[in-house]
Amino acid sequence: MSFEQLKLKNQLCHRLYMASNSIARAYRAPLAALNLTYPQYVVMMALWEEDKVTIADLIDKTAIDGGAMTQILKKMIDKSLLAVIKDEHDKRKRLVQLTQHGHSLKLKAADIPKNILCKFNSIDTTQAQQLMQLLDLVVSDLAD
Amino acid sequence: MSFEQLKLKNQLCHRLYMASNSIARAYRAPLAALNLTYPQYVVMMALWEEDKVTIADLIDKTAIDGGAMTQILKKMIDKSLLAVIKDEHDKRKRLVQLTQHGHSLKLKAADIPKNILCKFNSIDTTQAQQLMQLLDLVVSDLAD
DNA sequence: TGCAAATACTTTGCATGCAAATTAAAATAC
DNA sequence: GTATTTTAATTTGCATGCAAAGTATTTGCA
Repeated sequence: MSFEQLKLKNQLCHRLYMASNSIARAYRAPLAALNLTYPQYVVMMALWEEDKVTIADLIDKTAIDGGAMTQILKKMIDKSLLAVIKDEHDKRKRLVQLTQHGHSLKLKAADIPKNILCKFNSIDTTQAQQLMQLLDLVVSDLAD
Repeated sequence: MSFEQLKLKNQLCHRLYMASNSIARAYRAPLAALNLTYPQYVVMMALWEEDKVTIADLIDKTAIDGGAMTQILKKMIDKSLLAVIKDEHDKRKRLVQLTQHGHSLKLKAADIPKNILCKFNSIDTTQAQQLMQLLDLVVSDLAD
């Protein structure tokens, strides 16, 4: 029995694992310059798009685990990137709001995507779009 | 300024992050039935293909971090899946070898890939191949 | 109205991913 | 031939990802 289906070269999951780790690693240096980790950067991107949202909203947009989110937000508060305030209408909820410092970081982050993209010498814009569409299908097919 | 390049919907990295987490999550239940975590499963697949390889070789094939690999192998030794033996020719090296139990698990794992693939209702075989090729380009472009 | 079920978060414990420092052994250089 | 460098692994410290348990609040329903 050859068990072709168990060979690493045939595993979509292993390629996703490697690609995801590779790209997170590529972001490490540029993000370190902003004193941000990758998940913290994702939270920042979400807040730069829409500020003062609930934690649940942030979890939806970023797909970061709830338990991890609590810890990540704590560290971001310590770095004065954002504040978490109570929602007066629903005391279960908490709202996340960028500080001045958090807002100002957007300008410094503006060049990061371009600097990452220029590493992709084998992939053109069309292929990148195609890849993103396929990944969206993967995510939606695996959604609960 | 709209900063389109910083919006989450335009981030390849975020899609990879979500897709990788989604698929790892999908493997969790079937692998738990074998008492394996996802990285441990990757190590097993590598060893089922070629047994008695050095740890460095295993790191190359799986793309698992070296520091993590030491810990992962320890846990797999505890579960009697494999043994780590010394290389008499080069005492820096250590060889990883499956136990009987480790070998026998291959049969039980044989159905896992199929059970995951059947969740992909939106992706046909051609698209899956295309996706894997694109991911390979991402990985190779980002390789040091 | 009163209480069970659903929500929104937090906490805890375990398993990585990763960088950096450390240890041991082999390969090279001079 | 010995010192320097390189290679192979391990160790350590930090930051998640995730499941499961715990804590408030709010909803919904009898």
